[in-house]
Amino acid sequence: MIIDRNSPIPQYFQLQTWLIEQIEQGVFKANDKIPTEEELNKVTGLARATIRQAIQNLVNMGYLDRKRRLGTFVKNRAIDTDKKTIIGLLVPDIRSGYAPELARGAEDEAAKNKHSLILCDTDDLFVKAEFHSDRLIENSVSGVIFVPTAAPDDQNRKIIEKFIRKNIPVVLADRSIPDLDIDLVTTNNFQGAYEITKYLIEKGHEKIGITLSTLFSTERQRLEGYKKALTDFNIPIDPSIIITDSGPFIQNRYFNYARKLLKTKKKMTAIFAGHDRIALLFYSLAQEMGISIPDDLSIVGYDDLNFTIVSLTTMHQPIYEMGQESLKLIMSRINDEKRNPQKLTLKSFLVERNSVKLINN
Amino acid sequence: MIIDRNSPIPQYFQLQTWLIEQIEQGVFKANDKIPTEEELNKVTGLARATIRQAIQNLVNMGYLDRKRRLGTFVKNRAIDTDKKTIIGLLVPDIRSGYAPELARGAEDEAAKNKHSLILCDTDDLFVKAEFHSDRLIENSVSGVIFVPTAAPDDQNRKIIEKFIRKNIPVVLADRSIPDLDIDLVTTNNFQGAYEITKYLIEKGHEKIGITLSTLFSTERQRLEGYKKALTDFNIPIDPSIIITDSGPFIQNRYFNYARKLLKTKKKMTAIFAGHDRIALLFYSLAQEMGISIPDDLSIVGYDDLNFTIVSLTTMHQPIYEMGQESLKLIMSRINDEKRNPQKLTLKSFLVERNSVKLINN
DNA sequence: TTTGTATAATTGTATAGACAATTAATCAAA
DNA sequence: TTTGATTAATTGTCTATACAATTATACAAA
Repeated sequence: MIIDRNSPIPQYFQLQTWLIEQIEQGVFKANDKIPTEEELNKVTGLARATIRQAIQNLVNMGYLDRKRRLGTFVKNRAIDTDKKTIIGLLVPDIRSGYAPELARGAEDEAAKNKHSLILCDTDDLFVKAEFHSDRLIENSVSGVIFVPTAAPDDQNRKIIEKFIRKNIPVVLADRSIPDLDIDLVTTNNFQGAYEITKYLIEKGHEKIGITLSTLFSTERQRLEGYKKALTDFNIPIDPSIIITDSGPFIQNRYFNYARKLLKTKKKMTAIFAGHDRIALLFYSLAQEMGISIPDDLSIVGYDDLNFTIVSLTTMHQPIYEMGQESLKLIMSRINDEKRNPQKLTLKSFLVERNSVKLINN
Repeated sequence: MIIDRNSPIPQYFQLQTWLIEQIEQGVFKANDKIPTEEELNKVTGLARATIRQAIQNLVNMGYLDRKRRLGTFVKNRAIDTDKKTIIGLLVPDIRSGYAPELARGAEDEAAKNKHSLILCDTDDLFVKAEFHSDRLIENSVSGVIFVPTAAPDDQNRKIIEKFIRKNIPVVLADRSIPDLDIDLVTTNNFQGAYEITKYLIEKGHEKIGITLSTLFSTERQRLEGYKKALTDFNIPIDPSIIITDSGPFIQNRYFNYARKLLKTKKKMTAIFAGHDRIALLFYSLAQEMGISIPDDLSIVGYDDLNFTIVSLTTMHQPIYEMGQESLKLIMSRINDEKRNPQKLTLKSFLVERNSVKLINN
């Protein structure tokens, strides 16, 4: 029997639970007609009012649809599947670096499937990321695209765990976190840096200065790529022309590093700027100091931000695609919780413009 | 009497409506106990089941809370007020121009009150704006910050009306639409352009070229400000050095305009670029053509986008503040539907850098 | 063919009454 | 003072019943 009249569980509730089970097990399928109140009365022995109470609740919950004269029907949950989804996007700062491009890629991809994106700026700070995470959870987003903050790995893990506990899947974009088995979209920064360094070497450069931050996994990998290329070509690594910072990108700070590097310029023929915004600082400074690029000094960047004003040879990062792929991943994860985490590495490529001089030595 | 037994309107529904009225009119205030089912039975003459039906609906709708043994209470809607709100943000393209700054201003202000922002890129196209509007409505956002698209006013009105019909308030940011009585945050483009033109004139410039788009109200106003300044200083307006476009900003197109203007350079000592991104093109072109800024040619822009690479004298637009104020306005509108629409005009100011030369004539 | 009418199935609204469960408050007992 | 039992108020669950409203279908009339 469906109803246990001795149970302390209200009978309307028992009926309700039973009906949900039938629906979820596919006994009553979408658009099927369920038994009429009259019939249910016969089957269960419950009064019609009790049966109605159960059914009314299921209508409120979106399981059923009543139609006068016709009966009560199982709602097509496909409508729900098609339902728009909201995805959280946590970037350091929508105003700077690649964040706009990433956001746009994700937004376009989201729009294709009528999903929406909630924008959150973390300023690379743990506290802000945590604050936004709580809000995203409150708003019950279906998934999150997360560019890890500059905070220690443990703190980023804490953020991610918070989402996972609430069953909200997370995709990491751009930066990785060690020993974390979740979806990830990045580029191969090591290889990119290797290639662009190799490019400089093949143009005849040997004294190649570099400046970047060791705070981010991406930039650390670039430094490694740079070193590997030098080693492979039997060029000694000169620590005096490697300037690293351990904090986030702060313009004035990097201006000083750039200045420091250029002051020792006699030794260098080329600069590898950790990313394009750093490269831009070198341009400004070069202008100020009367150094001509590329005639007096060659320079390469990393990212390929869309600067019209300088003709910078740089490593193009497929940031827009990274946004797209992140969104695709998060959607596929939402639709299939159990598939194995994917690590997607997008291809970067060198964009040769006019900031590197061929030298003979 | 509360209940009209001859009305075709169900009696439970009449009771329900009456109760909502009492609550909204403040007869029953937050946390007040409403009459017990017994008492309501005496007052209305309705059966307890009918009364319960009405009350159950109000509980579902979040108006009431039942407590066994204690009674039924009006829910504290303050909890609802404190509730996080989602606001839609419709910008042309999050990657370009002032959109990132605007978004960030709005986002920061939203975060202060635990609200969230859904990001939508319209590409200045009506169809995209409409598409996103529908999605925002589906997601039942509480309000919308809308940078009108480049489409004709009528089409933008259509978008806005769509929201208004759904009772979703809209704030216009940056660009205005004639004859529309809704909240608006802009800057005074006419005055800004007047001031920066005046600045050029006071630096001794008389032949001042200008190029911009007449598609946007903002830029049209800048053109007017430019003309007014010239007129006030008795400088004839020379149509041959005014190049306007009727479409959105397309880099190559403006490159051509810039080239065209510079080819007639002998006549000009200064350029007023309709906005900073146009100014940047002039820089590129000047470099290419061996023209030195400001020595050979002075240039001013408009917006004050954060370019590190050029030292452009420009009109600073408080874009970040515009984002903040837009969000404040939309929140105040959500909380008080009936207040009069506010038109907020933020102050722009001239940022003197190093792109204008003082000339004597 | 179109339009109107009747019929029957089904949900919608409503009543009257009964007993169950919960719990604030009170009072009693330890 | 703490703990336990009692009471009474109120909502929670449930039954049995009646009539209203809606509407797909079939059939009749124009």
